[in-house]
Order: sequence, then C-alpha cells, then structure tokens
Amino acid sequence: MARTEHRKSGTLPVTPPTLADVAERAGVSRQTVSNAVNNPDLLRPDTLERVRQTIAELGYSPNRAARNLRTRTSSLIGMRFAPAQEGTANAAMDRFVHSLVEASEEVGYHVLLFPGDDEDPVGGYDNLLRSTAVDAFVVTDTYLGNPQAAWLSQQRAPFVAFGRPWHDDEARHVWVDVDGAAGIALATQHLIDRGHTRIAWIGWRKDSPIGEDRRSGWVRTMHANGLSTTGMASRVEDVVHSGAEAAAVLLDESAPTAFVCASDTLAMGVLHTLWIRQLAPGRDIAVVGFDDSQVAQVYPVGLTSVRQPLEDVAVEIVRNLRALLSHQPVETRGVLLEPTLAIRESSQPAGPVVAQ
Amino acid sequence: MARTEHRKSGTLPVTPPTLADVAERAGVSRQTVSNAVNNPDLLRPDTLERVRQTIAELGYSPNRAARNLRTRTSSLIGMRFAPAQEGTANAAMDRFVHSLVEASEEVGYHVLLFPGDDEDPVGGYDNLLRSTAVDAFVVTDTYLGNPQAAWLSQQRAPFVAFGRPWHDDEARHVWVDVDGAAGIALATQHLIDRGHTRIAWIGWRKDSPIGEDRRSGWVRTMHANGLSTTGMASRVEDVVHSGAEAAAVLLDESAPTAFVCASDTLAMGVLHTLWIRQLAPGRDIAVVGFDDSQVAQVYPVGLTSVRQPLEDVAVEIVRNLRALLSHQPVETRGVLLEPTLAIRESSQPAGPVVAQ
DNA sequence: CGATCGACCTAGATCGATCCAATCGAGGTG
DNA sequence: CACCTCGATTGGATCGATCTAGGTCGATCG
Repeated sequence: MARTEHRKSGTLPVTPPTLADVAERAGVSRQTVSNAVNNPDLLRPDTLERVRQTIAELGYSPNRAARNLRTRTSSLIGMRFAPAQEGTANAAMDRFVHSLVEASEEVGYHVLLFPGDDEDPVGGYDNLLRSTAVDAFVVTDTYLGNPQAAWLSQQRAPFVAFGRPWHDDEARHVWVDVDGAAGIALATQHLIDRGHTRIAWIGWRKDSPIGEDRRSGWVRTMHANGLSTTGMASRVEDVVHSGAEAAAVLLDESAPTAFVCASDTLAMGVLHTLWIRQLAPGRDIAVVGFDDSQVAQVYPVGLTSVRQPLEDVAVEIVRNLRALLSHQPVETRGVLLEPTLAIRESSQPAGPVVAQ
Repeated sequence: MARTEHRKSGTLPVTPPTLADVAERAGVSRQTVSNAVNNPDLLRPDTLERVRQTIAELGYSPNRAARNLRTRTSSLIGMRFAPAQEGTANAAMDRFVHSLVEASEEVGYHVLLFPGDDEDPVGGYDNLLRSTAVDAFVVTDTYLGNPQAAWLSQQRAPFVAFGRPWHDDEARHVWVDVDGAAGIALATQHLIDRGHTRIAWIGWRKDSPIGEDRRSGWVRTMHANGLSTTGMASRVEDVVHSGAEAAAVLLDESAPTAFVCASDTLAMGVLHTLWIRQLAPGRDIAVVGFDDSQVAQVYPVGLTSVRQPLEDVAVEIVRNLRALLSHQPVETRGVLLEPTLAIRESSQPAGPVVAQ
C-alpha cells in the first residue's frame, strides 16, 4: 500500500519508458508486461506484483499511438461541436459536453471535437472515419434534413444520436433523446396544480417536429384535465422579440393566467411583456420555460423551466456506444428519458396559492 | 478539375486502403506516396498527379495511429473541460471552445477534452502526457493556486495558458489573456460619454486578481476624467443576490446614475434591484456587465456588456502552440488582447442623452 | 513411466505510416 | 571518358504496442 506515487514526481524523461523497458527491468517478456496491463488474471500473483512494481517505478504508461495502431481502435469519440447560437438562451450544449466527457472517461474514452461546416456537413466525419482517428461518433444535431445520421449509417460507422430521427422511418440507428412532451406535460400539470386553468402555449413554428412534440404535451395535459386549448396557442420564431409579441396578443385576446413556452428564449419574451405591463411573474402571471438555461437561473425572478437530464443522456449514449463497439446486440434502437422541472419564482405566487 | 468526389461516395470498405495499396496501384514505392502526401514538391509533377489520382480513386487517407506512432505526435490538443457553474451567467466557455476547435482545425489539430478532478488536478494531464496522447495542452483555469501551469512547466510539457499567471513571478510559460481592465475602462468611458458622472462599481472580493484588475479599469477611467470613486464601490460574491444587495446599498448611500459590474451575474442583480424600485434600466440608471453572456443578450432590456474576443484568443493560443511545438522561439511570453463593448439598451437612454 | 493437460510465459510477426541510406539516371565538367 | 552533382525514387528499418503460435514445467492420469 505504497501511498507515494513515484510516477508523478520528477520531470518526464525525454522519451517515456516503453513496454520493452519495463520487460527488461522486471526480467519478463514484453507480452507478460502487456498482459499485466490488459489481462492481469493471466499472470501468477507474484509475477503480476513484480511487473506492477516496475511499471510504477518507471512511470510507464502504454503509448497510445502504438496501441491504437495494433488494436485498430483509438478510444476516442468524435463529436462535431457547434456553438450555441448568439441571441438565444440555449446553453444546453455546455452541460451536455461536460456530461459526455465525464461519462466517456468512466469507460476509458476521450472526446474529440471537430468543427462543423455547413457546406460540407459530412466532411469532418469523413476525414476522421477514413483516417481511423475515432472509434465512434456522437451526433447531436439531428434536425430535419440533416444528412449525417443517414450518411454514417450508410458508411457503417458506429454512432449514437442525441435526438430522435423525427421524419425518417428508415432510420435504424441507435438514439437517445429527452421526452420533451413529457417535460411540457410536467410543466402544465404543475401550473394546473397551482390553480391555473387558462394556460397558454407559445411554441415554435409548425415545421419543427421538436416544437410540435413539446406542444403535444401541453395539449394532452390540458385535455386530460378537462381544460380548453382553443385560442390559447401561438407558434413563432425562437427569438425573444417574437415571444414578447405572442404574449401580448394572447394576453389581450385570451387572458391566460399562465404561459408555457417551448424555450427559455420565448419565456424571456413573455417576461418582457409582463414587465412592460407591470405584471409580476409568479404573482400575477405564471411562466414556464424549457432548457433550464443560465438565463432561467440568473434572471432576477427565477424562471421555472423544464430541465433535460443531460447527465443521464450522456451516460446512456456512452453505454450504447460501448455496446455498438463491442458488437453486442443493442437491446433497443432508441431510449427516451424523462426531464424534470426546475421550479422557481416565475411559477410560484409569493402569497398563498389562489384556489381555482 | 474533377468536381465529383469519388472518395465520398459508396460505403467504406471493411479495412480502409493503406499507403501500400496506393503505392502498388500507382506503380510507385510507398515512400513516394508518403511524399505525395507530405512533401509534394519532392515529386515530379507527372508522378505527383498520378499518385494523387490513385489516392482519390481509393479514397485513401493516412492512418492516424500509424502516423502518430512514427512521428511521435498526435495532432491533438488536450483541454480540461470544466462546465460553467450553475447559477452564474458565465457562458464564455462554450464560445471559447468553439473558437479553439475552429482555430485548431485550421492548422490540422483537433481538440481532445478530458474531465477535471478537483482532488487530483494534474491527473488527467499526467495520463495524457505519459501515454503521448496529446501534443500539447491549453490550460484555462489559471486561478490562484492552480498547480497545473507550474506542474506542466516542470514536466516540460508544451502548453499555452488562457489567463495570466497572476501571482507567480516565476512563471515563464506562454499565456494569452484578455485585458479586463481595458474592457472596464471602455465601459466606464462609454458611460461618461453618455453624461454619467456618478458611476458605481460592483466587483468581486479582493482576493480575486481578475476582479481587482477589472476594478482598476474603472478607477483609472474615473480619475482620468476627474471623477470621484469614493463610496462608489462594492466587492461581493459573484452571485445575483449579492449584486442586488450591493446595488440597493449603493443607491441608498451614494445615488449613482450608473453601475459597472465585474460580471453579467452581478449586473443581473443590479437589474433586479432596479426592477423592484421601479427604475428603468437605461433610462433611469445605466448598467454594464462583463462577458456578453447569453443572459446579456436575451434579457428583455438588453444588457450592455464587455465582450471578450474569444475567437482571437483561440487563434493566438493556437499560433503560440504551433511555435512551441515547432521549437521556434516564441517572441513573447504573454499576449494581452483588447475586449470590445456590446452596447445595448441598459446603457442607452430611450430619450435624448442628458447633458452632464 | 510416458502421455496429456493446463497454467504461465516467451519469441517473432504485425499494425501502417515515416525515417534513413542508398540507388538510379540525366546532365555538367575538366 | 571518367567523375561528380543533383533530382527523383526506392527498399529496409523503425516507432511501441498487441496477436499468434509455440514452448516450459509441474501436476495429473492411464
């Protein structure tokens, strides 16, 4: 139980020790050292101990390139990294990437980022694949018409998508997604439980399958509670300004007491309109957003928001990637995870809850 | 000028073509193919053309692992990825990582992310270094007492830091940073130009060198314009709540007409206090934040904020990394870049500018 | 007692690229 | 014509690991 870690003291030698160095010093063959690292149960306990001792003394760590060459793997997961769009509140990427990095590390993988090119969406994938630089991909932008998933499938490249193949019935790849409808249902029910009956929806335009899915959660929950949705919905662009306008129109025409929005960006628009009209979020009108972005967290009146379980998504993705890579049969094509609701002031009246 | 890209059509063969395959097909030696890829000027034009043709036909791309093994490089830049802290508005990481990925790609590098471990801050670095998995590192969290820079220096590992070695005069490593003081000076001058004279500062606690640096920009500009700073400053924790409290106290005691804050998080606190007191940001009281976070962008009253030139930072970091790796002498130890000011409504009166 | 077996270990081949030294042929020089 | 230079190309060695096949040795067994 030597607590001192020799391998971490002192400067790194010009050329790190190799497997052969360890073998010679320990008086065994290279293969035995290799086995000590990769298949310890093949060694006799005393030999294993001796080799491990030597490995520690020399500070040996297997050369990645050599191992990669021989095993035809890289222990790298490629992911195209597109930044959050400026002017929107979608900060989910940051959290997701971190979760993915953590989850990958757990099973011995690292995450390699490469830039995206709108003109040549598969170019980055193609390069990495051809040069066998990565073992697999995580595909995040599975929006409509994105050719990446189909292309990767065709290349027989291992990958897992974050996001359902919305319009592609042909798709047979593995995916992990968050049940947006369930999240919005959660939000809607939360408002109903607080006594609201006139709950409006502000979502994205009809050509967004994700937006329509989330909307369905609202419709479903309203109807399940015997509440009407007519005249209570609006579909707009995902910008603050549009959310503000939609809120103003809905307030004038349908007098809702609560808003459920497809995004925090739209919710910010609603809050803006409330502010102009001197209505207090939470007290006068409840507002719920989606994504639990930093905006929702630091806005002075904390914004209640649907929070995607990105940590779980990452874990699930990595789990499926491993299955794919080890050629185990993947039990399911798709996994749908349940979001939670981060409840803040914007949906909580300061005073006592108004009955009905 | 064949516009059709053969290499991108069809599925990938089970094992990608190797250099030897290309050589045989083109009727040249392996070394010639290698030269065609890496030193094209060594080949006679007609040979080069023939080899390139064959490369395109077979869809050949050099195997990364083999190249890495032979050249003892990986074309990978390692970076420890820590997520933005929840509850703050600091979304700079996202933008920076993207910029870094882009800038790296330009010069043939990819970015490898690894998780951080607070208990063993150099563990991740150590592993990657020993296994020669990356060529260099980008170190981002150069806060006080962070041992990474010193440790990497000692290991003679190539790295460039994003952030100055604030308290370490011994440090001889290369760094790139943003001149926070200059950014705040810009913001302060902007407010003075708008006619403000009573400009308050809300910053971080005194043990934050970054915070003190930013503060100095405010002090400097105020004094340069013959304005007083006494009783106009507050130093608090970087949370919304603290910013709100500080603003309330300052408003009561010193009646400022403008606030400059060390972060967007604190600025959100100020906005909260203004909201409670029915004061309109921009019209009644001006507010400026720092980082141009998503919050600043989507807040209904757009928040004027100092914006770090993260794209330039990334480019500069990559430039210095290349110099380090090619053993060219780096001309300077440190690079300081100028931020800009993203001007929005929170510092712009709706009506005409009030003279003096 | 020799054959067989299994646990443990070893030596050589191999992954696919680049480095190195050497070769080959064409052109220039005294 | 012998000698040298130089551009273009080549074949073998090499990077550091793992794979494959095979060897050693003591225990077990007919």
